[in-house]
Amino acid sequence: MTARRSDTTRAAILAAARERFATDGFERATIRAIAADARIDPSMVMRYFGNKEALFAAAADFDLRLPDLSETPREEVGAALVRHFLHRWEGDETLMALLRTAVTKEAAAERMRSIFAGQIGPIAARMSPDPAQAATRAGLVATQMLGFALCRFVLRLPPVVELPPEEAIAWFSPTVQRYLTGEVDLYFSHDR
Amino acid sequence: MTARRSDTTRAAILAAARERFATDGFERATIRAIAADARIDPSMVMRYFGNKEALFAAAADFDLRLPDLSETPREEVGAALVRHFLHRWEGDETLMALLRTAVTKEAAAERMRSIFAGQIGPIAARMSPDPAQAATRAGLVATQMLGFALCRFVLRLPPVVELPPEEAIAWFSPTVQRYLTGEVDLYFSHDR
DNA sequence: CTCGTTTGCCAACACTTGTTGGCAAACGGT
DNA sequence: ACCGTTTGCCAACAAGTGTTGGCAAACGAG
Repeated sequence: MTARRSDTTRAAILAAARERFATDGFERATIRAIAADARIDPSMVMRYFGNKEALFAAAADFDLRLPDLSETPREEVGAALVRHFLHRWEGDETLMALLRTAVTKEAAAERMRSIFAGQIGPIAARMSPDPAQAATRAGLVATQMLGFALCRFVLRLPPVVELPPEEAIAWFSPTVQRYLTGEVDLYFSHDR
Repeated sequence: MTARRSDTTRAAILAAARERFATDGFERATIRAIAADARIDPSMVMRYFGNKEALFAAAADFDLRLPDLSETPREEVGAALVRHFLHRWEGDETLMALLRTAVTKEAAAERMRSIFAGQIGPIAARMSPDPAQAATRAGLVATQMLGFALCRFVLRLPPVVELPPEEAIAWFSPTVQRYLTGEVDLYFSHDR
């Protein structure tokens, strides 16, 4: 299969789409704007990807690329996870496109769900003292990691934006570690 | 100031707007749909509120209504905060409208920032061992609370949706408590 | 070179959006 | 009963959207 000339264009469209979707969200990112960024005619986007939804699906193809943590000591998995998320977030705007879109488009939300269930789930399954709690623990981890991404990259809450990476890791690691391996203390749920 | 007949209409529009903004987000919620829900002509929405942005501003007028925690024992503030957020979230769709919109509209994001800085900030200021860390601690609390809301109400991650309130309180209270009063352990940030 | 295929642009469609102006009906103080 | 004000609807606009079809130029195997 020889490299066609169109592959360059296809890649340019995908790059422009990712950027627009990431900063503007699905509805505000227009095909025309994406095409302009890619220095191409809007109609080309249609011929290459069919329609806007399919374009988004192609642009938001995402993998958390979680490292293999089976060799990591139990008590350090939380820190390793937080550290990985932090680095993964910074460079790739694909996840931001997905997050911004998942808020209003059900299809994107579904993909987000499957990503987190499929990738954090197995880790939680291996870490959890009780296998029945694995899904819950994966969900708890997701709340903290996605909450951080939301506040830092989307809402841009100043104190969260300015948080140095090492400090973020220091704060969030114990949280994630507890969500994965800790016991729930129902003492806190008493209404007092 | 006697009650005008238009007050009813105004309220109906606001209620419909809140619902649409909450479920669809700013761009997908159309004036026409909101007007239809309120059983009114679209042009009336304009006369009452000027334009769509002003309508959103009126509909998303929000207050966290945090309780006075000055009498609450230090070690129970985290649980009290989590419990309050949980209850506040369920009943009012205004915050969801704000969250869904803040993801794509800068003005809404700014309001979100001021709400959290203005409301959690003072609590963090009173709780933090070091006053200089107050803003950071408030931000950390925001990541966990907003992350929970995002996963439960917007993305609808199944394990987070199914989490019973008491259990959610039990899991998140220690986290929030630590963000407010705990010490950061830089041990976790070492790259190992 | 030849000619089918690929790659691209232009123009236009059908539709939805926020928004506006005019006009009819209901209201309400005098 | 009168008449200015309020409340409402209808029709339309201008702008922007995703999307389509046709046609020209570049390509590339024979």
